[in-house]
Amino acid sequence: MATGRTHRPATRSRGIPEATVARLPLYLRALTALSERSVPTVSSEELAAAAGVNSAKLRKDFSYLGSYGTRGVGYDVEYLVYQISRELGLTQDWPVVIVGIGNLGAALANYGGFASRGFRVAALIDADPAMAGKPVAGIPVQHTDELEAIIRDNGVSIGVIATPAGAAQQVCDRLVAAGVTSILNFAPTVLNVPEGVDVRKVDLSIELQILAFHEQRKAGEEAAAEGPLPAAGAARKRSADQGPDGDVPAVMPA
Amino acid sequence: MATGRTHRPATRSRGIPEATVARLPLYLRALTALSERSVPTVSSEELAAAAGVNSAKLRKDFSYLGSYGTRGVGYDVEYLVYQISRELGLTQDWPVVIVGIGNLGAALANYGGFASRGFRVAALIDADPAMAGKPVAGIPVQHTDELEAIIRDNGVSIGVIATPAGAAQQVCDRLVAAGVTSILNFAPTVLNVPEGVDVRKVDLSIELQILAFHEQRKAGEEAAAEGPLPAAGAARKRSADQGPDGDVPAVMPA
DNA sequence: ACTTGTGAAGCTGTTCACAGCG
DNA sequence: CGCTGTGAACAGCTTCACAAGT
Repeated sequence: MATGRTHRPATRSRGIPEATVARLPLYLRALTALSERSVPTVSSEELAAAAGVNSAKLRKDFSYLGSYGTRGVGYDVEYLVYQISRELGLTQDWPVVIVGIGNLGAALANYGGFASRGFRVAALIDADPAMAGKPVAGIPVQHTDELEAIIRDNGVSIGVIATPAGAAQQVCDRLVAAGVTSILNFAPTVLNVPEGVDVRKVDLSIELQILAFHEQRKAGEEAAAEGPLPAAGAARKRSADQGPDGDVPAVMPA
Repeated sequence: MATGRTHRPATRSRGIPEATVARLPLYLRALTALSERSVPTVSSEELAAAAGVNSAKLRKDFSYLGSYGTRGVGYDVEYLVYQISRELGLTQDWPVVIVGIGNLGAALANYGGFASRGFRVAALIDADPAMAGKPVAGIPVQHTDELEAIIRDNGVSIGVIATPAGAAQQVCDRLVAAGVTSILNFAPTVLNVPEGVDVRKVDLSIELQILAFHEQRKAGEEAAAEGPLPAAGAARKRSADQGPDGDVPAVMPA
């Protein structure tokens, strides 16, 4: 669905569904683990279990990429790793800047998952002059004044915002003005960006609130005695709750 | 972002769609901001803009909660704040434990968004004996040995895992065995949990990979073919052609 | 006149079940 | 045989557009 271009008319483009794109990294991780164990091939059933999805979904997802499997056998691990990496754009180098080097920013800078997948932390930026020059994860922090120059000099197109909420929009505007077209936002605020810029958000408190909602329901079902809410009735026994699952889109509009 | 629950007909929690539940925290945040500015009422159009969604969706979402608006007028801010808070279960106190006090764990412990929404950090737990007793965000870190006792003594039902991937499943098992039924997982691994336990995951590298996918798509505008990529090499593209909007991912028109 | 609340339509994503092929 | 790949049915979510209220 992300193939833009079409606005209202049916998007009959050759695009990969957004839900599928969101799962590719999951498959890739599972495949990488298999690769490290030198497993040559894997069936949709096995791989699906490792990724925490069901096999029909996985096969459908892969069918959007092409016919990379062998009937009666399964998928070639190495080949799939390459195909998915290519599809995700991980065969190239993505310089990334992290703005806001507090606890979270530092955690991100130290996070190994970035470097291992083609993402290179090109610079750490913070508004606090006292931070300037101080190394975090082996990279010296630079002052916000340098932001535009850093973006341009390194050809950065992906920015990570880990600042307090109050500074996020301003930082976002500067990143976009300097040429960044994809932003990962950790600040608990809605960012306004021009069309053509992608924003994904990660909001810690929202995740907890969603858990609280479900937690509250569990409590209510058990002790259905003192419920102020009318409802529930005989709650059907719920099925499993296993691995992770697809997700709700997080790309926001301008 | 991510969702726990899986392989299930996506039971609509007490009639409220999961997608709606995921947006309630967003509305709540926008409403809280309005409340602090003493704004008495707000229209679906205004609130939707503040939350970054469209108004039809917002009205539909609220319709699942009940008829809390007034036609021709809008919604009463305070009343809505209360209703949504209640629906999300935020009118009660949720003791939370954070396991794994590295950079990320520390960032979470310091994150203000927790305390302000009914979440109380009951304890910080780490496997490193050297960390024991050391205060982080004003709370002394306790050793993993104490995990079970802490969970039981504090009636904790929500746990946050911020350990390395290798330790996550083990920590998860112990949390669940001790009574935790909701888990927010930051470790890049798929957790297996018994039925009835909710898991939501936040995976930093997955978010970046999704952005990379869209970023790559932006770059190859016309060349839609599956051209062979020059494998290695310091591929650096991104020539800021900020002009003709080729239009990209975009999810919805403003 | 203004804005909510909601059937209905349209779209996206998931699951089923089996044809197709090694 | 076993396993992939996929049309078709199904389910859930979003958007539309207007009736219903104030």
